Amino acid sequence: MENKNKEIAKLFYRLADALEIKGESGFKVVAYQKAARVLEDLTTDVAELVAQGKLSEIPGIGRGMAEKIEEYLKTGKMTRYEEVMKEVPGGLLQLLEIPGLGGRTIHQMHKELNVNNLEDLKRVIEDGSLEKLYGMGKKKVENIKKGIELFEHAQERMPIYEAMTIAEEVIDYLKKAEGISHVSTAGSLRRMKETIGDIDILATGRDGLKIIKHFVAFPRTVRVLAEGETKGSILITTEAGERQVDLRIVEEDSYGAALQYFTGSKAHNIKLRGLAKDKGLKISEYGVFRGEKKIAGRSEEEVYGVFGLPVFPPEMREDHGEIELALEGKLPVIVEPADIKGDLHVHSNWSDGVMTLEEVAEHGKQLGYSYIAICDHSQAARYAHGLSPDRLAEEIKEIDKLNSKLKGIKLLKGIEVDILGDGTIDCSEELLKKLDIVVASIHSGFKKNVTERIIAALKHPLVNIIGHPTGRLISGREGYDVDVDKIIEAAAEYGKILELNAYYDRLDLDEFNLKKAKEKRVLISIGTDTHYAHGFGMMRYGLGIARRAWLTKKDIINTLPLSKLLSRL
DNA sequence: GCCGTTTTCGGCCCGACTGTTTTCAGTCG
Repeated sequence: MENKNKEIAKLFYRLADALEIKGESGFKVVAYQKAARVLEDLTTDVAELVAQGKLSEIPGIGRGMAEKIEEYLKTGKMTRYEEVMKEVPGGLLQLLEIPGLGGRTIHQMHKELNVNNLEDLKRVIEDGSLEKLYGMGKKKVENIKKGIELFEHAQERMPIYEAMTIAEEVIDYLKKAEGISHVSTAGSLRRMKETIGDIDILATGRDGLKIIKHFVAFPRTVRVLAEGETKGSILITTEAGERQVDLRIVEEDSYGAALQYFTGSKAHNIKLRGLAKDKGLKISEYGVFRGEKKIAGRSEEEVYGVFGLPVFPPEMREDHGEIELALEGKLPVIVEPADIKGDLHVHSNWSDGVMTLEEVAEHGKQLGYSYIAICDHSQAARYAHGLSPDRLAEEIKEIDKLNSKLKGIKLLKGIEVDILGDGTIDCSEELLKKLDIVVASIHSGFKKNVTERIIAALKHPLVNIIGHPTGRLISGREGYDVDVDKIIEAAAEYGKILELNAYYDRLDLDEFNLKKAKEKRVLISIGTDTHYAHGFGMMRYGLGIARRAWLTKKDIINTLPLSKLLSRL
């Protein structure tokens, strides 16, 4: 079913870690990490590439990697991996996750003190033998102790919604600091990844020391990890636990270079640095330099401009071919917030939402939308006060009545209908025909013939859209037992639409599946699935993911004006 | 381990910070 790309990527990541501890060349380690990342991001099945003999055409995959991949696909084993794992116990690999500990130190501790796991490490700290190692000292051991503490309280990556909320709160607070001018998010948050590790913020100002001082005094700071002239790092308390926020301060004339640099991704930056090198230039967070002379740095326009490149949307900066395309002048123009004309998945208080129909319309108007699809649950969704046929008929009348009064916005008559266990739809054709839009979703039987059921729903002539097609929850639910590739193919065959559910914990389809859908020319609808007013704001996360998948205006149906949307449906 | 019409060998992004060092190594982002 699922292809083996991610599985092999994981092996390569572990191999990279193990080689690092073995003390192999850092370049080899990086090569494995790169190969792993490339595999993770690949939208085609590696097995397919092997079949076509195109595996080593992928940048980052050479002979060595190709052989290992082929061996694994053929035999389910990777000899090199198993050899290395024999030498490097799993307990040692784990130590790499301790901040401040790297391969070199772990290698040394293993060789000289026979440290094989976290317990051993704690022992050699306590008995003082670690401190006596060459190059060690009181402070280093103290640091490792702190690292262990952080590691043991380590947080998972946080959902983007949480990260954005914290970042905006901190940014508001920072703006009150004296002498601060620009402030921006950076890192994976600015690139709108679905989950975020640390929150990165960049600012400019004359007196770095003062700004950092203000920063670490943030009301919810529980621990200051670093406090310097250009850099501060704090742990703050949140409802979900402790989160790390990093702040960097740079001079005004380096703001663009720093923003570019700290936004990343790492892979994108490495490629850019390669271009600089070819031109005999040097690029850093302070600017672009020819020899000693700084030739750019004030803005991202300036920095990218040196290389004849446009300012890439942050979401595209992943080294997924964007730099090469831009050099050829072929960078696609991806969807923007202003392109979105409406929300295609909203619940009202007719089922399990809290807003009245009027309130939904009012909020939509404020957002500048020209339509909103009311998609309340069907009767099978009892837990969500799903609508009986009578209630649905009543809601349809109600919406018609309301629409005759509304100006500047229209509510679409819709439903989020359950796909039942046998693949049928939980609503009569007679009623479906009265609706403008039909979203069909799986809400029960997550392991029961899900692929077949969804395909049956796609075949149904009155179904327009499949809602949250994989059912995954980012905070911890695998999703249905579903073959997404088959769903995408079926959607293409029957000319149906797949949803990008913009609710931050769903973001379903995800960026990888969206790319596949786009390749098969399957149209996407973005809906927030909101049940309350605040949830309309989820659109920005859906858009972020759509942009990460390089979707353009044409790939998304809710960029269409009302009349065109209705005729497409 | 990957990569290349200047190279099939010798490079591989760059800088801050820290702590251990008499000039640099390790870690991080």
